[in-house]
Amino acid sequence: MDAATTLKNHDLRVTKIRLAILEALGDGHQAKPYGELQAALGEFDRTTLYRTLLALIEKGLIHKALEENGESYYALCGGCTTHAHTHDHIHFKCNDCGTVECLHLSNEIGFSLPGVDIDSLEITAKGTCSACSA
Amino acid sequence: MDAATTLKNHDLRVTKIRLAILEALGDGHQAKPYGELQAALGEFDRTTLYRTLLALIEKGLIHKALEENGESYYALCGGCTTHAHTHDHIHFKCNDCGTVECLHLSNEIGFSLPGVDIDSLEITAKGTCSACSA
DNA sequence: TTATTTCTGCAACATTGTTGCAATTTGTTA
DNA sequence: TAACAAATTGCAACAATGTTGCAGAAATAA
Repeated sequence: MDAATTLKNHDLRVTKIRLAILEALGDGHQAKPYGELQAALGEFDRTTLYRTLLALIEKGLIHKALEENGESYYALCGGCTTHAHTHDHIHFKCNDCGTVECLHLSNEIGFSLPGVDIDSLEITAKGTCSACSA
Repeated sequence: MDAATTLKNHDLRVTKIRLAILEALGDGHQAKPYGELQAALGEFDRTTLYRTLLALIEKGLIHKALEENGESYYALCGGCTTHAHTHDHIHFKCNDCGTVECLHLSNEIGFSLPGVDIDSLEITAKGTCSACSA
């Protein structure tokens, strides 16, 4: 399915910047920092970039993977639908190359906290990726 | 052990703002957002607040618990030493009252990712705290 | 008390993120 | 295809977080 069809399926008009963002986010299991997106999409206004990211998040096409040093990282969604993001997955950041990967957990992480009701879970692991440790 | 002694033990001079920050962070199992700290410490310069937070982090007295909406949350450290923060603990944020609690995990969370070397782990759970669900 | 080192406050700046509004573009209907 | 309504874009202005350099003030050590 191409990007234009994906946009239409999510109730979004097909515009240049939306196609460009989806292309910039690539195959979807890497999260990109805002700064990198802005650099890659320099032809567009910064405001439009922010608003477009919000629109794509709202419609369930992308999600904010993590925030670090005041910068947000964005990634394509796997199976999120509008108003029902399911993000009980892990984000792994390599301290060497800086790559942030979105990984799905094969086995459920089971734990509970006494007295509290957990809605969502975000796990950020940091270390060295396979490419950098080789 | 009082705050002044704690500072000395961590190789830090005893100054007004440092005592005030330690007091503002209270008993240590709640993380406070930067904005709240700034409001509570309004008598001090913003720059000094930032630099003091950095100094306290570097010496292992406090840690940055999480970042959300471009704002950092800070909390006292339990058993961190200079250059060796151990933060494999959970942060729980209540969506109702906004409180962020630092909780220690009783049981180790065991999981591994193929090919990668994990150094640190941050877990942020969101939901409803016991006070708000009552 | 003095001297040295560290810390504080000020000014200036960079970056992320937001809001209002006018102009443009998209998708739809005739 | 032309025109219309609705959504999107770009611009300007703004707010907040966070950083850096430097001079003056405060904290420790002698």
